[in-house]
Amino acid sequence: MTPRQNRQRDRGIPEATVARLPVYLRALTGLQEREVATVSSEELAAAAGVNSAKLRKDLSHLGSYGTRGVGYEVEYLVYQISRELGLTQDWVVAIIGVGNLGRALAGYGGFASRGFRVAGLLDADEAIVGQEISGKTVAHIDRLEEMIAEHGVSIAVIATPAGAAQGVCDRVVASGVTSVLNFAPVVLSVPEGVDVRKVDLSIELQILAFHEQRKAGGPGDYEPVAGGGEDPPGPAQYVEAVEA
Amino acid sequence: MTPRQNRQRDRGIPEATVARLPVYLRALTGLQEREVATVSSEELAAAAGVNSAKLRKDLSHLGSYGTRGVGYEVEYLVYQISRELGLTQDWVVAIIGVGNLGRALAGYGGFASRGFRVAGLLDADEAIVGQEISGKTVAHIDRLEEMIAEHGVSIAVIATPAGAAQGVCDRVVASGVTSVLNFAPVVLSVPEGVDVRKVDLSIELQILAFHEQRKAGGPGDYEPVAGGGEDPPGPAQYVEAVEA
DNA sequence: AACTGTGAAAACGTTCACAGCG
DNA sequence: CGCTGTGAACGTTTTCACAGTT
Repeated sequence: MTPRQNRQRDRGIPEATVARLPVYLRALTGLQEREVATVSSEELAAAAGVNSAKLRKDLSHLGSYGTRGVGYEVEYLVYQISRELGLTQDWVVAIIGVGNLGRALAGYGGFASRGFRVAGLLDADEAIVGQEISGKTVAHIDRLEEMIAEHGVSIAVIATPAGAAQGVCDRVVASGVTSVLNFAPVVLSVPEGVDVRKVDLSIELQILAFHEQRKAGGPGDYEPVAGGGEDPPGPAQYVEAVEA
Repeated sequence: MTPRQNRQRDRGIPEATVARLPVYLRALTGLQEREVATVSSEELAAAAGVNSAKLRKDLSHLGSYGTRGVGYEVEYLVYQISRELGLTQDWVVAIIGVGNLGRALAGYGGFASRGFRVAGLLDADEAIVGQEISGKTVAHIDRLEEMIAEHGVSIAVIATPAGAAQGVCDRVVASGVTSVLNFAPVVLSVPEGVDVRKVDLSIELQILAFHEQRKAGGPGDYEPVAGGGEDPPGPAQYVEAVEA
């Protein structure tokens, strides 16, 4: 019973901040393409959909990379965030389960564009094995361990049906993978030291439904949320309005 | 922002709790299928990947639906959570963008199984319009407003390329939709009163990469998660540990 | 006796407001 | 001056620990 003695080292970046760094990075690369050289916290925050105080606090966890009176140098900040996120090295990914979703993932440009390299696609269905998807030939799931070892896979993306997910997870973990991105609608059990992140469609929809239900009375009729009008139209991340 | 004018009603369930209710619901329906009649907070928490104190606190926001000394009646709790989430009514969904991802979404069983009905699929690409996907014919994006009005769409799922997302979003919002699930890798701007939730693959991968990087090579700066190993191996939601 | 429901405490996250620097 | 970086205030979420109920 001693979790209270958790004295976190200063090197530790808050989890909430880590989750936003990729958003900042995307906003920054957008600026980079438009050849913007420097950006203020206010501008970058607007592009990322957060407020500027939060942005500055987040960046302050990485170090002092801004210039007072001026702002942040885009190029430099891109590099610093990339380095912090571990994107200056390549990560090898395996996608397991090549149904509709796995196919979508295989073709997703965002993978390759940052340092994520898809080493292979695997499926249990004989009808799918051997097909070529986005330039990769689908291998049989039996070759999972072999592929992980051979290509040095460090991130497994599980896009199998729910029933198969835990078994696949156990196998990738046994092969030494310690990072799993799970699309199957199940709670995966993993040993300590393994990170699991979950993406769950139906959960997102249910959360929306909850808020939708709370809005003005019936369908087709909604309140233009008058009143204070204090908020600027900016932050889009999660705008919530409560009915009158 | 206007923090001072934010007098929250007691009816308000904390956002963190709302986000977990769907997970509990899924665990409960699993129990229901196995014909379990009652469940303790400890058992249900394990199935949902959280600890029991959190589960009890969460459920306490909905009301007193348990029985001391016994636990929760599965059927009853399923109903109460469903009602709270607004799943006792049907929600009409439109999927905009029928690429690989849109196709995956269209075929996703989790939609129909809860009360989400896909009213239509829309795309701008003439080559895709007219195709039949999961029993629905893809309509042209021009008919977006018509479809929203006709079918009473209340949730829009945006699965378009990044460049098209904001435009589509503006159109659905103009048509009265106040809930948007966004898969495009952009920050959407919406007026107050509109809820946007974002699902972003590449962000999830980058977060994993961050933690992965900290495992192997870190500058020897970690705490060996001391303590008497109080934590059961249970909670899988986001297990993080740094180890040798 | 077993288990829920909940105040109180601790941890975590956000926002404010301004000192300090370019 | 303008803007960053940050201590301090505030708000939210988690955890603890036990009173209360069946």
